[in-house]
Amino acid sequence: MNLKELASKLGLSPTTVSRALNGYPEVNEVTRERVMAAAKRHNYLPNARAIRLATGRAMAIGHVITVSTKHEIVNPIFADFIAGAGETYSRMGYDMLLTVVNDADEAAAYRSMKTRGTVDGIIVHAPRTADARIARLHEIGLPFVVHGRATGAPEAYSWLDVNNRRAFQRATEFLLDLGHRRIALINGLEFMDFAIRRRSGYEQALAARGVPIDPTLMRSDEMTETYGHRAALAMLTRPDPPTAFLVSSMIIAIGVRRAIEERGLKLGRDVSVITHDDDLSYLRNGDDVPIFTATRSSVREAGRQAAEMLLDNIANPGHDPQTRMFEAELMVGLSTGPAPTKG
Amino acid sequence: MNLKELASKLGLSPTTVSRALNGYPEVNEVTRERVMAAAKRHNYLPNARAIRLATGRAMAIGHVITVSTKHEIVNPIFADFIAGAGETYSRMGYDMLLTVVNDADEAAAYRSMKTRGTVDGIIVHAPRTADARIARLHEIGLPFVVHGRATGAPEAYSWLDVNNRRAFQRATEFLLDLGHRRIALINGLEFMDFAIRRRSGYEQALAARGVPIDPTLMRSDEMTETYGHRAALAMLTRPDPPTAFLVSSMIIAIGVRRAIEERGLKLGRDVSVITHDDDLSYLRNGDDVPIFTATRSSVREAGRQAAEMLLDNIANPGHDPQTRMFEAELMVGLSTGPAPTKG
DNA sequence: TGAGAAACCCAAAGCGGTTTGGAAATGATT
DNA sequence: AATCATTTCCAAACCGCTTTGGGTTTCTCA
Repeated sequence: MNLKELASKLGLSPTTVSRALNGYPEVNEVTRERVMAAAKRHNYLPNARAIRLATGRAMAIGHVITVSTKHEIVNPIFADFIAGAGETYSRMGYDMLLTVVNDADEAAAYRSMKTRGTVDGIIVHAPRTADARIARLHEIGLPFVVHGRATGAPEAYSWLDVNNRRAFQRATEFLLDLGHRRIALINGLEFMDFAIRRRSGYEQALAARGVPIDPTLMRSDEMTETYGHRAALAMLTRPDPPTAFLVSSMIIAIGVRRAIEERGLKLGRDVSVITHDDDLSYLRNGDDVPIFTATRSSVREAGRQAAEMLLDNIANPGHDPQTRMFEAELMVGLSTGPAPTKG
Repeated sequence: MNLKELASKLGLSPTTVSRALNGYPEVNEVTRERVMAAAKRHNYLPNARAIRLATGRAMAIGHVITVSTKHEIVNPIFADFIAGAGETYSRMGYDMLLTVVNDADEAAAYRSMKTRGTVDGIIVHAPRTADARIARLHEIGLPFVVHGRATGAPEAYSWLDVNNRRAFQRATEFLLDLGHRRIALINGLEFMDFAIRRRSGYEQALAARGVPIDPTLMRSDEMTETYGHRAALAMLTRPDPPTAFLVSSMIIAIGVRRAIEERGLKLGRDVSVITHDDDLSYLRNGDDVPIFTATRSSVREAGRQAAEMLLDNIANPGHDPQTRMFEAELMVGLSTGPAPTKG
C-alpha cells in the first residue's frame, strides 16, 4: 500500500493525501479526517526511502564508535548513552545510525555520511584534547554535538559535559577533609579531555591545601578492572602507600577494591576510595547506600539531552552553538572514612 | 557533485557512469577507468537516499533494544555485540540502525521498519522462551537472525547461540569434581532462554551425580552487581551455606565476590565461584590468569557472525534457516578450589 | 563484402514520496 | 450580478539514482 494506491482508493490525488497526512492547511478538515482514517485502516506508513529522497533529509542521526586496532575496547558507557539518545530519537521520529570504524578512518566516515546523505547530524563521542574531528565536522558542514569538550578547539561548537574538574576537585577536598594526604589518582587515558579535566581538579584541590603533588601517585590508562587492580596493588605495596584513591570509573574502582582486599585491608577504613559513577543501568552503585562514595552523573540523561540539542540545532540552524554543563553529585557511600592514624 | 554532473563532466550519460561505477560488464574497461578516476578526483559518492529508493533496498540492518519501564536496564553485553556486528556491516557496506523501544512497542517497531522500508533485516536480541517476536517476524516477512534461541518457537528460524546448557553442565561437574556438594546457582531472569538452559545444565549435572537439587540455592533476577551481592550474602549467612557459586555473568560474580569478602571468607579457598564470561572488552577476566574460573564465549565474535549470517540470508533468500552453536571454553582461574573439609 | 554478433553507449521510465504552480469551486463584498 | 479573495484540490516536476529496451559501432567470419 503506497500513497498512490491510497489516493486512488479515496478518489483523491496523491498531492492531497500527502498534504492531509502531513498537516498542511490547504486541505478540508473533513477530507483530512477521511484520509487519516483510511491510512490507519490500511495501516499505511509512508516509505521512508522516498521521503528521504524527496525531502533531502535523512531523518537520522549518526553515532560513530571508534575501535582502535591496538586496544580494542568498547566504551562501556556507550550502551547507556545510546539508550538515552535513542529515547529522544524515537520520540522525534528520527533513526539512529551506528557506525563502527577504526579510529584512523573516522574522518572518512563523517565525510561519507555527509556526501552519501545518510544522516542529518552527528554526536561526537569521547573527545580528546584538541580533537581534530571538530574542525573536520565544521569543514564538512554537518551539524554535531559533542558529548564532552575538547580544549583548544579553534571554533565554537555545541557540547554537553559533566563538570569533571569541579567534581574531582570536590572529591579531593572531601578526602582532604577526612585527613587524607596521600591521595592517588587512577585516571583514564590522559589524551581524553575528561581525564585532563579530572586531573586538573584533583591537582588544584591539593595545591589549594598545600599538599604536594606526587606524580608517582598518578596513573593514566584505559579504564578496565585489571588496570585498577594492578595500579592500586602496585601503590599499596610501596613503603609509603596512599590512604585514599580517586578513580575515574566504577569499573576501575572494582579493580581497586580487589587490590585492597587482596592486601588484607578494609575498604572505607584502611583505605578510602571515591569513584566517578556514570550511573550505568547495569552497574548501579548499590541500592540504598552507595557502595562507593562517588561523583555521580547520569550518562543516560546526557544521551537524552545531547540528542535533543542536536535535533534542535538541526531544526533551527544558524543559531549560536549551545552548551550544557552537568554538575556531578557527590554521593557519600561506604568506601570513605577518616584517614587512618599512624601507629 | 551528483551522478548527472559527473556524467556531463565526462561527456557520458548517467547510465554509463552508473554502470561503470557498479562494475557492470557493458562498459569499456578504458571508459571505466576514466570514470573511476573522475569519481575519485571529485570525491563523488552516490547519494544513499537515491540508491535506496531506486533499488528498493535499505542497505541497513535493524537492532532493536528494548527498555522496559519497570527495570530499565540496558543489557551490558549490547555494546560489544554491536561492535562486532558493526565491523561486519562496515565491511559489507551496510548501515546499522538502532531503535530503542519500550518492550510493549517492539512488534509495532518491526512492522514500521518493514513498511517504511528502513531496514532489510533484523537481529533479535535477548530472546525469551517461546518468544512471540519470532512468529511476528515471520508473519511480517522480514529476514532475521536471533542471538540466542527461543524454545518452543513453532517455525524454524536462524539463530546463533552459546551452548549454555553444556557450559553450565561442565562447570557444575568441575565443581563436583572438586568435592563441592552445595553449589548455588545465581542465574539471570528465567524467562530468558539462556537462563533456562543454564539451569537445566546445572540441574542435569547434579542429578547425574545424585546430588539433590536444593531450590533454596537457586536465584534468578536481573544480572546486576547488587543482585549478586545480596543473593550471595543471604546464602552465606545461612547455617548451611553453599561452598560454591555458579553465576551467570561477570557483573553478578563481582557482587558475589564482594559478599564473600564481606563475610571474611577467601575466594577460591573458602568459597569457589564459576561465572559465565562474555569476554566483554571493558570487563576482561584478568590479564594472564583469569580472576574467575569461567565459561567463556566472546559476544563480540557472536555479533560479527550473527551479522554475517543475516547478510547471507538476505543475499541468498529462500534458503533453509542457518544455525550456529558456540561451545564455551572452561577457563580455570583463581576463584575455584577444592571444597573445604568440615572442621 | 555483407550479415550477424558483440561491445559500447544512451534516452527514458521507473522508485514513492514532496512541492510548485495553477485551476475550479465556494464564499464574501459591493 | 459581477468581482475578488479563499478554500480546496490536482497535474506535473522533482529528488538522484538504477534499469529496461533499444540504437550505434565495431568485430568476426563466411
